[in-house]
Amino acid sequence: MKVYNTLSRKKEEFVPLNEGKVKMYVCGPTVYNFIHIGNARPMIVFDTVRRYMEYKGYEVNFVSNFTDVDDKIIKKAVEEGVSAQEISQRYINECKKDMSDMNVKPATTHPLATQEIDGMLKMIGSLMEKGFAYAVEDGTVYFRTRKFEEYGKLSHKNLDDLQAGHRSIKVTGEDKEDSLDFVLWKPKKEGEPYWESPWCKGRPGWHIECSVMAKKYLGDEIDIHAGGEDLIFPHHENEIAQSEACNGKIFAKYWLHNGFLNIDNKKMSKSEGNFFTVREIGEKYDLQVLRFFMLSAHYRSPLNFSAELMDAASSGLERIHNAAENLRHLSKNTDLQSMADEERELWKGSDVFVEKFEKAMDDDFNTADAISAIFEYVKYCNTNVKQESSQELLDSLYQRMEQLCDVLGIILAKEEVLDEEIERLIAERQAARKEKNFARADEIRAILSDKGIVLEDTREGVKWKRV
RNA sequence: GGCGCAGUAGCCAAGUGGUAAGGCAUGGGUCUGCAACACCCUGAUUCACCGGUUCAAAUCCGGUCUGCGCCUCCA
Repeated sequence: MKVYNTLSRKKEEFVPLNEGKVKMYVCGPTVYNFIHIGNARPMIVFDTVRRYMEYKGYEVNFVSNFTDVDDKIIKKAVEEGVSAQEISQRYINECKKDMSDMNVKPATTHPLATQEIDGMLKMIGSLMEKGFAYAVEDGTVYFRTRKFEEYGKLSHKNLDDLQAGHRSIKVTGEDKEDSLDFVLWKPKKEGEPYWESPWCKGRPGWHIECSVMAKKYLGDEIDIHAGGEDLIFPHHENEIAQSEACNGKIFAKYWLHNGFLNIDNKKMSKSEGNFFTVREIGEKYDLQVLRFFMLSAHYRSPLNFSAELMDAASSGLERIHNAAENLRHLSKNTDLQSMADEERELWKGSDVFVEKFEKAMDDDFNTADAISAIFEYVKYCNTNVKQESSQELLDSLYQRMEQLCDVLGIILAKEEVLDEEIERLIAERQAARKEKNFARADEIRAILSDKGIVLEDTREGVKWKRV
């Protein structure tokens, strides 16, 4: 399996620190509002990475934090006249609901920044002892960036260029030793939540949170650290500086970053008016469609979002669902149990699609190519399966489809129980059709359509599905 | 200014040296009471442009154009 490592800017063979195990940390959202569809991309993409790792037999320890103390949360709390904790807890719950609707698995651990203050104080203290941090008069603690010689190795930045850039836009932090230095701990302002520390009553800087949570739940050395590409600098660069300066070990072996989601080829932003929450999209589409859409491009490429593209994704996903439904339907109605000899050949013939799927995923999680393998598999099933197929073949093909789709987090609709009313109407319609009373047949179809039930008359009988 | 990404059919998108996957949409057909599903056929002499390397390039090198991102605690 090869993964693209931002650190080396190359695809590298994936070799875990401990055989059979993967330690993975993904930077989570700041919870001050509903998550937007840009937040959804890393969630979906790295959930898929995790699922594929698990498919390959790795035991994955997946940690993703919630940043629950931050200027924006405090601002929102002040606006509503409630506590910051109330805001963060509310949006953590909403975020978890969205994740569930997108079929993103819960992390092994979802740590909260506010629950990890002790660890942060400890790490900051350790950095001070080692000379990597210093406190100034008002109690702010800074990281001494230039002392960490490898600073810039992830974003491949030259410190002097950075310095030049900073000088021209420098507005605050005049008390820093160097404009590159960043905050580890900052004093509270009036009315803000705070914690006691040796330097001042205050709260942690953003970067220290992730370093500490990764260390606590995964250890000093982890396999994969992931997030949006905008986090490369400064967030991840700073995490490396903090963790490696403190622990004296390489922090993360592989750094994975997803590309941005654009709306109409522009960056999504509230001021542009092209801002969508996952919740809003969920009102128009099943979030499975959003997931399928996001996986239709490579995770490192920029991805454009539009209603047309979502509709196209929806049609494509439906094709897969139809094929699955067809297999289920045939299996339920067939009289034949075991595979015949020619069916064994057919079954064996479907191995190539699994191989293609795995090859694509092994190549830096090429989900677009993996999806094409699923489509080819779908066609193979549609073409080769018939009413006289055995249950064993049908079920085998179905399970294989389910297995591949599960890696991508695509759920093939479960068998649902028919209401007796619906069943009765379908039977009545069948009788009407037999008598060539098509007016009544169409009427019944319209009635069911209003209830969200779509009927399809096929050679193999009447199929129905909820839409 | 520094660093980086991208440009493949109407749309989306794989393919990174061996002669252009897949999906959506379109049009035609089979099936069908109709519809839907499914299946068959329909598509790039060509991969932004110009040079170069090579027996061979969408793929490698140089240049040009266009779009975009980061360098601001924005995923």
